[in-house]
Order: sequence, then C-alpha cells, then structure tokens
Amino acid sequence: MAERGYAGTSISAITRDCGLPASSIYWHFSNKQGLLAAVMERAAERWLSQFRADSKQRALGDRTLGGMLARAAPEIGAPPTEFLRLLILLALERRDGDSETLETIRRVRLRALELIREAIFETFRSAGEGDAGRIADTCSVFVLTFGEGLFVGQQIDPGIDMNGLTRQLEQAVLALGREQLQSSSSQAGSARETGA
Amino acid sequence: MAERGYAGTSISAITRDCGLPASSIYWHFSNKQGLLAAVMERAAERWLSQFRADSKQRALGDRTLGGMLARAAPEIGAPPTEFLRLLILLALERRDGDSETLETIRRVRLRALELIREAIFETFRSAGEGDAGRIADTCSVFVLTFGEGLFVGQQIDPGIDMNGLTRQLEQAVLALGREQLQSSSSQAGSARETGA
Amino acid sequence: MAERGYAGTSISAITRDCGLPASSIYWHFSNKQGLLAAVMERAAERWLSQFRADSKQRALGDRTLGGMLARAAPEIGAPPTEFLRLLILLALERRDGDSETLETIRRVRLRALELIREAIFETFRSAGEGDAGRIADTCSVFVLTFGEGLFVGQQIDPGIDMNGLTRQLEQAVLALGREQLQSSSSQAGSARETGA
Amino acid sequence: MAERGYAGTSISAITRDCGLPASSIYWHFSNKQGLLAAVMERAAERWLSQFRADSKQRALGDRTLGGMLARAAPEIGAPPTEFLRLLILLALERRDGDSETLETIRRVRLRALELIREAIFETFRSAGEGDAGRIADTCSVFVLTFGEGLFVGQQIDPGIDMNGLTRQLEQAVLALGREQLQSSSSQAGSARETGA
DNA sequence: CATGAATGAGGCTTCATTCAT
DNA sequence: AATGAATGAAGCCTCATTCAT
Repeated sequence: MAERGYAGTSISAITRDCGLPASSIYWHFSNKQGLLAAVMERAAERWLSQFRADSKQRALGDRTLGGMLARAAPEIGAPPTEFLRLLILLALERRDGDSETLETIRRVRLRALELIREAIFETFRSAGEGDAGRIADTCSVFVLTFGEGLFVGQQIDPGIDMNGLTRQLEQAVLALGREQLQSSSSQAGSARETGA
Repeated sequence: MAERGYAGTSISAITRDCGLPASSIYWHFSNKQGLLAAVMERAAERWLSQFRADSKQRALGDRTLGGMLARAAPEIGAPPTEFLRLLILLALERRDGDSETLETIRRVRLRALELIREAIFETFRSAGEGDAGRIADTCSVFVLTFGEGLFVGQQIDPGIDMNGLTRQLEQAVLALGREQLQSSSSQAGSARETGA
Repeated sequence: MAERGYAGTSISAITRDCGLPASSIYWHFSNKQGLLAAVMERAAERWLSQFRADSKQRALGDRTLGGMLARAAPEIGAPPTEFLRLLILLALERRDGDSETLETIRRVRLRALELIREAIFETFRSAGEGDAGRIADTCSVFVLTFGEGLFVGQQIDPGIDMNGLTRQLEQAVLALGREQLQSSSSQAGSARETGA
Repeated sequence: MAERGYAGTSISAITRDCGLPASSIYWHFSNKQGLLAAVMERAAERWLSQFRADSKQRALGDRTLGGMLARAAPEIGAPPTEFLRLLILLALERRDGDSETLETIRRVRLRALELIREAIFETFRSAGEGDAGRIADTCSVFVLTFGEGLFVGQQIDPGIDMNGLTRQLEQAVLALGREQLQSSSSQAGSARETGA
C-alpha cells in the first residue's frame, strides 16, 4: 500500500506476496479497510518502539536537533521510512468513508512532534528551561513540516542534497530561536523599564 | 485522480462525472495512462500560465519572498492547489511502467523552483547581484521543500497556522541569507587579509 | 430463479445459459436484484397479455368458472405456470431489503383475482347482476387461495388428481353461491315480512 | 432456511446466530444438506408430537373440521407454522440431487392428511361410518390443498381474512359432503330400483 | 464525435468444508 | 465437543478496453 496506494494494492497481490489465500486473509481481518487499519496501527507501533529504544541509547549521545537530524537524514527514503510513504499517501488520498485512517495518521504525527520538541528543547536548554520550552513549542511544527517536505522531495528527486538541507534546517531553527530569545529579552527589558 | 489516486479513479467514475460514455473518452485519449498524462500536462500548463499572468501584475507589487509567501499561503489547500495534490500523490505512488509521470512532475517542480529563486533574488538584491544569486541558489530548494511540507501538513491537519509558518519560513530564509553574506564577506575579508 | 430461488441462482449460471458474459448482463441490469425485478415485470406482462388474448377468444366460449378451471387445470405445473413458481418462491423467501418484489407479486395476484371474479360473476349472472357481483366478491379470494394451494400441492406431489380437485372447487363455489343466494333471499323475504 | 431458502442460508450465518464456530457445526452434521435433513426431521417430529398432545385434549373438545379449523386459523403465519414455510419453500426449490427432502415433505404431508381425514370423518359420523369414511377420503385432499393455499396467501398478503376463508372452507366441505351423500343415496336408491 | 453494447480479466468477499489441536 | 486457522471454489460486481454503428 505504501507503494501503490490503497486502491492500487489488490488483495490478490497481497496473497501473492504472503502465500496465504485471500480467504485466510479475510479470516484475520474483517476487510481490506480493516487490514489497512491494522497495518497502520502496527507500523506506528513499531516506529514508536524503535524510537523509544533509540532514546535510551541517545541518553549518552547527542540529543540536540543537530544530532537528531544527523541520525534522521540518511534514513529518509530508506526502508525504515517506507512507513512514512504509507502515511502521507493515505493522508493525500481522499477515500470515501474513512476518518479512522486520518485519525491514526494524526496520532502518529503528534508522536513525531513530541520527539522534535524534545530535541529543540535540548538544543536551547542553556538559555533556560522557560525560553527553551517556548522555542520548542514555536519551532517544532516548523521542523516537522520541513521534514515532511524533505520526504516528498526525496520521492520526487532521490538525488537531493539531504545533508545540506538538514544542515540548513538546523541553522534556520537556531536563527529562529535566537531571534525569539532576543525579542523576549528585549520585551523583558522593556517590561522591567516599564515596571520601574 | 487528485482525490483518489490513479488506481482509485476508474474510467466509469469519470464517465459518471462528465456525462460522456467511456467509449467517447477513449476516442479522446489513448488509454487511462494517456488521460493521466494529458491531465497533468494541462494542469501544469494552466498553473504556469496563471503564474505568468501573476508575474506581470507583480511587476508593480511586492516581488520578494515575503510577498510571494503572503500570496501563496491562503491558496494552499484551496482549489488552485488541487493540482498539487495530484502531483504529490502520483509522485508517491510507485506505479509500474511510469517514468513519464515522474518526468512531468519534475518539470513542473523546476518551474516552481525558478519562481522561488527569483523571489529570493529580489529579496537580497540590495546585497549585490552576485551574493543575491548565490543565496537564491542555496535557499530556493529549502523553500520549495518547506512548501511541499506545508501542503502535506495542511492535508493532514487543515487547522495548521499557515500564516505563522510562512512567516517563520521568511525569517529563516532571511537568517540563512544573512549568515551566508557574513561568511562570504568574512571569507572575502580573510581572503583580502590573506592576500595582503 | 423459479427453480432454485433467488440465492440459488448465480449470475454465472445465468451466463452459462444465455451465452453473454456476466459483465454484459451488468450492462443491461443494475443488479442481481434489478435483474430479478425485470424478470418479474416481464413475466407478469407476458402472463397478462396472454390472458387478454384468451379473453377475446373466450368471448365465444365458456366464460364461467367451470370453463376457466377446465382450461387452467392442465396448465398447472406445466411451462406456462413456471412463472407462478417464481412468484410463490419469492413470496416465501424473506430476503432483506426487498419490498419491491412483494409489491410486484401482489400486483400480479390482484390481476388474477379480477379474472377469477369475472368468471364467478359469469357463472351466477342468471341470478341477477347484484347477487352475482356479491357472490363473486365473496368467493374470488376463496378460489384464488385454492388455486395457489393446488400449485403447491402439485409441486410436492405431481400425481394429484388435478381434474378431480378443480371439479370439487367448482362444486364448492356453486354451493357457496347458492347458500349466499338463499340467505339473501330469505333476508329479503324476512325484510318484506317485517316491512309488512 | 425457512426464511431465506436453502442456498440463501449460509453456514456462517448459522454460525453467527448460534455462536458455535462452523467447524463445530460440522462435528454435529455431516454437511449442509445433512443439517437440512436433521432440521426437517426434527421439525416434523416436533409438529407431530404437538398434534399428538393436542389430540388428547381434543378428545373432550370439538373434533370436527370446524373445530380444527378454528384452532388452526390463528396459527397460520405465526411461529408454529414457520416450519410450514420451510416445507413449502423446499418443495418449490428444485435443487439438484435432493430427493430425500421431498420424501420427508411428503411424509409430513401424509400425516397432515390423516388428521384432516379424521376431522372430516368426525364431522360426518352421524351419516354413518361408511359414508363418513368415503366423504373424508374425497374431501381431505381438498382441505389440505386449500390449507396450503391459505398459507401462501397469508405470506403474500398478511391481511387476508383468515377466519372468513376457513369458515367458507367448512361450508364448502359440508356442501361437498352433502352432495356426495345425496348422490350415493340416490345411487343406492336407483340401484335398488334397478335391482327391483 | 458520440453512443450502446460487449468482453475477459480481475476486483473484494463469502462459500462450504477440512484439519490440527 | 469445541475452536482457531486454513483453503479453493465460487459469489457478485467493476475494471479498462474495444467494436460497430
């Protein structure tokens, strides 16, 4: 489904790939739609648990945005992100009665957002937890959005400069963060002055 | 097709929507794939000519990245960008013998890249044409990538803060440009110093 | 369908019998259900027109109940009444969303009732049109009910004495009619006496 | 099966209704046809034993045709006669290799015929056992046939006047019986005369 | 350029049945 | 006696496509 879309993936194609006859598939899943739901649930689950495992290792390593992006860059377009294609494909396909799929997609997306948020927070931690938190809030969607763009761009043109772009993204977030720090400190300054 | 993908859009569905019998469709197009090709060609054409018309009006208005983004933001997700959904959907769908579609998509994408390049160039023109050109080269893919991400994000969650994100994008590009200017000038300076 | 019921009649069985591929059948009819509707409509139409044609010939012949039954007896269970099996079978099968079928069945049944009514009326015409009409009203459902029973009985045991039973039916109706005449005349008589 | 016919009743539908998995059904019955056979056997058994029980009570009550019909009228179309629908449905369905079903149906039908015979005999007992027996022989099939018609009619139009029709049936049988008595007595008379 | 009809392949799903546990 | 799983055939229907008019 991640390759051909929902309609383009026939049950018989699945039987060819998994060996079981179609009727056996229907013993395990109620529907083609039900199969899709199960696939998405499992993909999300697997992705999440993998990142949880990573996080423990990361405890010793680089937990900033830069480190995260450096780890993510080579994976985009590679097998571990095939799952992303399924998500985006299904998000773009407007099938008829299918709010459940979009729901799952949103759930997974929120999980990604949290991960990004933590990385940004870590990056700006030295500026104080309050500011770091605010910057993380402001910029996490920005990073996620760019990441999705990266994926799509890589699908269209596999030869894009993934490392260059992720480096630019890091720079951009650093700059956005700094600007936010300045404006907040100047606000604080003016607030102090006003308070005086 | 922009709604259901290639496989999900049946000839008979088109028949239902356009009133003509299927055989008439086959008089106009060689086959389903040919119809898709024609649709993409026409959509690209229309999109291009619209932007050409826009460019003339823009001659008097704001031609910088900021102006461009301000104009583009409300259109994302609206009818004029349905065409974008078709493009991205087809780019993600990995159909069997279909390099032609990807070719068209890439062509259109390059056109968009040029537009973005010009806007960035205009934004940094005051820094000199050479630097502006170099910045435009560096940042245009960044902007396009983010734009594609914006589109996808908007499909998943129509309630995202489109204006906030485009403003962040503008800030990010300005920052990236400034840094590039500084490094090039310091490079130039150090070059001069070294040269001395 | 008249032989195997609705569910027992597969589309592919029909294709085997008619030569056309299933997809062609689906060009002509929307559904399996739609096909059934068309079949019933046509069968009813044909049956009706045949009886209309018969009626004109009958104008010269025996139009009483006895004549009618004599003509009908040998046809029960034979090809011209295969159509009846379809009707009764579908009336007994309680399929899910299918009121239309029952509707058609009732329409056809009403037509049969009219025919029977006329024959009874003709039989008792000599007793005056008012009484003949009243007897026809009272006894037509009786005759139709018995007719349906005859059909079912013949399906279960093809060897039943069809002629004997139809003769009994005729006798029964004659008796029922006579009794009704007596009671109405005695009523009239008592009414007269009372009136005096 | 009484509702949807043999083909229209799937094993999995039975599974849904009875809770047991299909494989358990196949432990109890050899196959679908075997299940049908068992169902019919049991339904016939139950129906018979119910009538046996009734007969004992009836010993004190009205054992004539009128009494029987009065008891039967309200039951037609109600749960106790669902079994009748199964019988008639299967009698009309012409399945391939299935003489056994028809056999059972005929057996049950003969039992019903006996019951009717007794009731008619009781009704005419006062005319002498010989005549009563002959009338019962002649009229029982007539009554059974009409009963089957009543059932079918009630399926098509649940609003028919069941009581009116059963009363007409009683009258009809009384009339048929009387006529038979007269003809036999006149025959006897003429025989005597002729013999003289 | 339009249209009604046809067609074979294949779509999703359910069928009756079996088997190992 | 029950159950989860499997299986090939067949169910209804839609697919893309073609053809004669």
